[in-house]
Amino acid sequence: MGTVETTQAQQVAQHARRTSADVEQALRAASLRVTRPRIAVLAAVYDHPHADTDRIIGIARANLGELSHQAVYDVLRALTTAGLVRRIQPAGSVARYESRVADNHHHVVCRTCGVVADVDCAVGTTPCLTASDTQGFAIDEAEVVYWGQCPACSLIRPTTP
Amino acid sequence: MGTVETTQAQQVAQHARRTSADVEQALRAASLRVTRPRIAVLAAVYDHPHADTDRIIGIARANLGELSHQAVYDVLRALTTAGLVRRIQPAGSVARYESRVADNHHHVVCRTCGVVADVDCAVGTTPCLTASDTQGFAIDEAEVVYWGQCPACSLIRPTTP
DNA sequence: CTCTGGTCTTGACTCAGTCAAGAACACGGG
DNA sequence: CCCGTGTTCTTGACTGAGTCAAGACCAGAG
Repeated sequence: MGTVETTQAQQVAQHARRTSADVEQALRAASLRVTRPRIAVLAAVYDHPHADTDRIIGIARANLGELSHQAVYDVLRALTTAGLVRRIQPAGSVARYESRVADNHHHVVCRTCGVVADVDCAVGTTPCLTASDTQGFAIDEAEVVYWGQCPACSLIRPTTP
Repeated sequence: MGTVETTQAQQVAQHARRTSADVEQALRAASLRVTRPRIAVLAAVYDHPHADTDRIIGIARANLGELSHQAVYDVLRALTTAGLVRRIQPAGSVARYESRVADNHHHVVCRTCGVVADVDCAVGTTPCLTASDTQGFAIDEAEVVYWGQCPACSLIRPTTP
């Protein structure tokens, strides 16, 4: 009995420790100080891609207890600057965050409910980065947002009325 | 002398009248009531592409005198819904409006100063609208935003430091 | 262990945009 | 030409995401 309980507890602890360790390692690799708010916020972004700031605050607080919204804003900015997370903000939406940063993927946004999904690039890793006339701008990124309706909203209000 | 002055005045008047008439016609064609605020706001968007709401308020007031900001917000929404103007909102920016709606062009945004410029589509009229896996979404538009630095900001802080 | 500078808490604040109620006005019908 | 009606504009309060600033706190170097 005691053995079983211990084993379960260890599994939980190991899982928590391993996840936490991953997050910790990511922070250290980015030369960021490892703090409890940072671990909680980064873990929240890992586990809930496309969550907005408010939801991240909620998730982080659920794991941590007290946590100021300002800390979350600060942490998200630090993580974004360090390249650990990516901030996306479709028109008319609040900021959302995701941890897929290595690949160049894009997003579909539902016009009705606002849900965001990932879309892999149609052509190679940096698609559409060839604008015809760049007006003298030095372009470093091409961001593609597809607008439409998600499957659920399509059922309620079809695209071809 | 009188003749010349009259001619110049007429040119100015004709220019003003013709522009106003164009705007009026566009409103009627869209089945929108023709009001002075609408004329002023639509003319402002025609003359100042990519202007934000605050600037549009200023331009419209310069032509009209008093005008509530709420009226401008209402008008811009009506014009956008009617398809007379297009609303763009790059991440971290306030809403901007432009009157190029017929063609499918895109935008370059300067990361430093936020200025927006038009970029014609690299491939055809609806480029990049072929996502590889659309996740079941019914996609109706592909929006492309190029991020980089405008010529002026490139001089101050070059892209390759 | 101690020190230092980066990080978090607290609380006030900004600013774009919205909501709501009533006055003003465009425009179709008499 | 004028009147009625339903839309549009004015006024003023409000919301909500995000920022600013000062001081307490704490991670990590030495």
